[in-house]
Amino acid sequence: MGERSRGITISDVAAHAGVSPASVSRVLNGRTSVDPDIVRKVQSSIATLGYAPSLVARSLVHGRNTTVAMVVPDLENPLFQGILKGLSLAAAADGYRVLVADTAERVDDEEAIAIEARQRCDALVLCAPRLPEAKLRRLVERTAPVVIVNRPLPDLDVPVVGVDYVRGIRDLVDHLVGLGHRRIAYVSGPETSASNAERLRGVDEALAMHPSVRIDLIAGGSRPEDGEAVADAVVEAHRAGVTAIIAFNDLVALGLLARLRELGVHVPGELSVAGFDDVPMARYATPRLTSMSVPRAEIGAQAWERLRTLIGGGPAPHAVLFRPRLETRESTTAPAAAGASA
Amino acid sequence: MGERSRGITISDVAAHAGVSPASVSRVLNGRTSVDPDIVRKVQSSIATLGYAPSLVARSLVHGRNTTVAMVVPDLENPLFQGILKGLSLAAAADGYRVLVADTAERVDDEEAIAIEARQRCDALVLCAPRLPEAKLRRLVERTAPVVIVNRPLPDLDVPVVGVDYVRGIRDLVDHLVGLGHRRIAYVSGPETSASNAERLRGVDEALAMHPSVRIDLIAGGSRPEDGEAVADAVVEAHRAGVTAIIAFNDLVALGLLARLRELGVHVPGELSVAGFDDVPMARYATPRLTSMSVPRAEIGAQAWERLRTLIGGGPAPHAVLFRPRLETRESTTAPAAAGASA
DNA sequence: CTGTTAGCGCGTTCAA
DNA sequence: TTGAACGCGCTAACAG
Repeated sequence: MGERSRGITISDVAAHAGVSPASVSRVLNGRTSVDPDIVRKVQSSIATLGYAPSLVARSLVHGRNTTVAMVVPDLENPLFQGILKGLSLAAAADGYRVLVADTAERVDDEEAIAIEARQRCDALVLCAPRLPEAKLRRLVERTAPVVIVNRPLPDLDVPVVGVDYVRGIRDLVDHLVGLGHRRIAYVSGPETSASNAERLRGVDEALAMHPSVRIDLIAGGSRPEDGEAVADAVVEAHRAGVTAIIAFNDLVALGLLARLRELGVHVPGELSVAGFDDVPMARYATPRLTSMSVPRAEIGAQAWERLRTLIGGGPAPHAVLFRPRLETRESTTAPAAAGASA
Repeated sequence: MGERSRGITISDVAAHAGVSPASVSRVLNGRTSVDPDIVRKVQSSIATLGYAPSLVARSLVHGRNTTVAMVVPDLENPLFQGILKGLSLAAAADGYRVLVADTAERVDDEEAIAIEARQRCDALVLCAPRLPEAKLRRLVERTAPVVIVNRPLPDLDVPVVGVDYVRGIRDLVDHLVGLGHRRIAYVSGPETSASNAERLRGVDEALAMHPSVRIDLIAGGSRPEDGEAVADAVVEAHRAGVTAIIAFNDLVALGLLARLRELGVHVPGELSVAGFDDVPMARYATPRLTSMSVPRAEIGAQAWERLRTLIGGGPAPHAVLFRPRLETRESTTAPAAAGASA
C-alpha cells in the first residue's frame, strides 16, 4: 500500500551532504561557526531534498512547544474573538502560535478541557467567566503558567488581564444621569457570569453615588435572543417610568433594539439604550449604539505579554485592568421632557 | 534560583511503583492486559506523584500531533469565526485540537504562515481567498493533507469545502426579480477575492437568465466601512433607477444600511438591500437584513471530516459545495410603484 | 504478563 | 571545526 515514507530527517540530509547530523544541526541553527563549504553543501542538500526539521523533535529536546493554548466558552462571541485575535498576533510576533479550545459553554467540561489544552502547550490563557471561583483557583495551580482573562481573581499570584466592569458601569450610569435620566434598568447577564457580578457591583456603587437615581434589574442573558426576549419586560419598565436601559452587553442591546422597534418603542426618543463591549457592529446599529468600549485586541496582547514573562521564568506580572471608554452614539439621549413617572 | 524540576516522567512513576517504564506505559494506554496489582500500584503512584504523560514525546513516537492548523485572513470576520468554531468542535470530538494562524490579510505572508503552521500539525485547513491560484496550487502540494475552504480549486486532488456563491447570487437575483426589481446593483468585494469572482459569475449567469434585468457594478469591499463608503455611489445609482442592492457580504450591507439611513434613504421603501453570509447580526439589523445563509459551522465540520479521512490515509474526498439558502427578511421588498427611471 | 532494548528526530555535550 | 555518543520522554518489539 505505497505508504509515503516517514518524511526526510536530519540524517538523510547529513548523508546526502556527506557530513554528520551534528553539522547539519549546526548550520540549521547557526550556532557555532561552521566551515563555509559545509554550510553550502548542507544548504544545497536541504534544498534538493526539501528537508524541513521536525518541530516535534525539537520540542522534545527543548522542552517547549512555542505554542500557547486559549480556552474560551464560545468562539462566536465577539469579545473572545477580539481577544483571540490580539493574542494570536502578539504571540506570532514572538514565534508562538495559539491553540484554541471552545468549551461550548459547558462549564462542567471546562476544567478538563483546560488541562488537556495546557498539556499540549507551554502556557494557557483562560477565559472561564462561569467557572466557580474555588474550582478556578485549583485549576490555575494545575495549569501554570497561566493568565486569567476577563474576570477578577484576588489574592493569588496569577496574572489577570481584565476589564474594570465596575468602573465601566459607573461611568455609563454617570453618562445617563448626566443626560437627565433618574430611572434606569439594567438587563443583567447570566447569573453565574463573573463579569455580570462585577457589573452589578458597578450598579450598586452608582446607586450609592446618585441617591436620587433608581436602577431596576431585569433578568436577561448574554445573546441577542436574550435581548429580544426581555423586550416586553423592558417596555413594561418603561411604562413604569424607566427612561434608560443598560444591557449586559452589546449583543443583548442589539437584540433588544431590534425588538423594541417592532414593538413601536422609539430609541432614543422614548427610551435610551446602552450596551457594553463596543462590538464592531455596535456603531452600525439603528440607532448607532452607545456602548462602553473594551480593548479586545489589547487584552489579548497583554495576556501574551504576561505569558511571555512567565514562560521566560520571570516574576508573576501584576494584574492589569482596562477601564472601558464611553462611546456616545445615537441610542442614548436626554429623556423626554414629560416624565412618565410620578 | 529554585528552578522547578523538569517535570516528572514515566520513569519516575515506574521507580515509585517498583515496575518498569513499559508497564507504566501499558496501564496508561490500557493496551495489553496487565496484572491488576501492577495496575493499582501504578495508578496510585501516578496519583501521588501527579504525573501527566508528555504529549510531545508521544507525538514524536506516533508521528502525529492530534492537532490541525487553520489559517485565516482575519479572525474578526464572522464567516471564518463560524467555520473555526465548527472545525474546532468537530475535531475535538475526535480528540483533535485546532491551531489558528491569522495572516492579518497579508497575502504575501500567507504562504510562509501556512507552511509554518502546518509543520506544527498533522493537517491544515486553508482559508486563503486572495492567494493567487498558481501560488495556492503550489502551497497545497507542500502542505498536504490539506483542505481548502471557501474557494474553488478545480482539477486538483484536494478536497474543497465551500459555498456555491454562483448559485447563491443567482438565487438572490431571482428573489429580487421575483419581487419586481429590474435594475439592480452589486456592490462588489475585494478585487482579488476568489469568492467575489464567483459572485460576479453569478451576476453574469443571472443576467443571462433575465434579459430584461440590468445589474450595475459598484466597487466596494468586505467590511462595514466599505459599505458606508459606497453609500453615496449607491444613492446615485438609485437616482439613476436602481431599486435593489446586493452587497458583497453582510458586513458591507450593514454598513451600507447605517449610512443610507443617515442619508435619508428608506430601506426597503425606496431601495431594497440584500447581503450575503447571514452573519448572526443580520437578523437584528434595521431593517432585518435579507441575506443568503451560509452554514458556517457545517463548513468547519465538513472540513474536519475530510481532514480526518486524509489523515487516516483514506482517498481524497470529493469536494462539497453548500448551496446558500435565502433568508428573506425586511430589507427587500417590491420596488416602489412609480419607477424612478425612464 | 513483565522487563529490557531500541528508536522516534533532534540538540548538545565531549573528544578528537 | 567536526563527529560520535547521549538524552529529551515515550511506545513498540522482543525476549524471558
